[in-house]
Amino acid sequence: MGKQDGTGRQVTSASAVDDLTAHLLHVDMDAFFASVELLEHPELVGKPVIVGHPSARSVVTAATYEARRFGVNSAMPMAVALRRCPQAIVLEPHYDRYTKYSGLVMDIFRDVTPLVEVLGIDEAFLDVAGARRLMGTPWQIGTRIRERVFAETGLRCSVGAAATKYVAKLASSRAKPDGLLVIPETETLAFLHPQPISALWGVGAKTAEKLERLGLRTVGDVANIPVEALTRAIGPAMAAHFHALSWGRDPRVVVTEHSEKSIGHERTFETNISDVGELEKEMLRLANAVGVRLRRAGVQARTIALKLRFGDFSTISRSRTLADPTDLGRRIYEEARSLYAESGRVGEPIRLLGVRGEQLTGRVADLGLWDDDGDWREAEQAVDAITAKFGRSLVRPATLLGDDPDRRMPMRGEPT
DNA sequence: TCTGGGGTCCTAGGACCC
DNA sequence: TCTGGGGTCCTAGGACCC
Repeated sequence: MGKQDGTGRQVTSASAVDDLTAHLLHVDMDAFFASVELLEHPELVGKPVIVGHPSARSVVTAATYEARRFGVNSAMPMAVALRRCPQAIVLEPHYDRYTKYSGLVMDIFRDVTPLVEVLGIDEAFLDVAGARRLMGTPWQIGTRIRERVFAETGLRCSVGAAATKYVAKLASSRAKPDGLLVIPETETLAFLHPQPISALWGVGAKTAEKLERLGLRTVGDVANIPVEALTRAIGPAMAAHFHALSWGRDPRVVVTEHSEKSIGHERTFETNISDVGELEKEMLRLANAVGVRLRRAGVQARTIALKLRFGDFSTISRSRTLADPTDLGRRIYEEARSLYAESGRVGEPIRLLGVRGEQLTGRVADLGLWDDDGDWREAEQAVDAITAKFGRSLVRPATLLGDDPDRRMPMRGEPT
């Protein structure tokens, strides 16, 4: 301990470890949304702050570390969070700000290497194998990134470096907050095996439960159980995938291009809706927003999917593949309405309604038929809000990018 | 405690073709 | 007359991630 990095904060002694094999960096912003809000509200620094809508059915979007000390976490119902931390200050999210800072940060990464894989709004993988001569070792590069991010944005981030993506990501999460952790290839298993099974990327509550029923507690336990036993519990794909990860094997490379496979919108209502007319009005709004985004992306959807969540939180989905793909809100709406009518659940109280276009294809022909019904302006504004939120407007569809297996991430359990 | 909104991927059954 | 196996597409549901 006691080593200072350039941001003036303490870093753990482990971060002093350096190694040229650790050429994959995972950079993760610390409490990103909340930290951005604090830039606008410096008087709240050091206080428990929660970002999220204050409505009854909302969840926590982000929380400062001060709030997390009370047991507040992302995706937690707001009501629960406020019960755990009544003195928390709740701030409305400002997605346009997060998008702006995300862009600044990603540009810093791209100064280091063109091999940047953006993961959501506040994370990225960097392959710095080729940046060594100019910028030094992974530890030096990670330190430099952290200095620059803080100097240019006032935000803190954590960096993990390893020989594989998975270990780099795990390392950054262990370095948090405001830390840097390099895992040399030779120390991968020593780092990995004591971790809890929940540290396996892709193991959530359900899978963890199944693994625990086998008596598995750590990543090392998963590594040392026969794959057959693992397969019986969680299926062949997950078994092979997690077994490989537990031995530090992860062949996934950094992929700079992203292609969307579906485009959709959904909305949870403040109170459940049973009225069919009201529901269809909302359906049209969602369908129009989907249509706008399809056209902006220059694609059409071959399949339209409808999602319904009922008062008891049970959820169903219905989908239909069309003879001709579409990017028209009206057409999407008609399909969604017919799926709803055929669902056998008409009139039941609905908590959430969702409309999605799937199986995206390049636009077949521009017929100049962009004449959606409904409120155009509203749909456009909805799309602008989403674009501001996720910065996804520049993505290209899968069919235009191609499905070159060498350039996409292997799926879980896919033989490589 | 009562569960957002954007997505991706996997599983499994049935239809259909060869 | 009865029975194949491989492959692809479609649909529904579920788990997971950020």
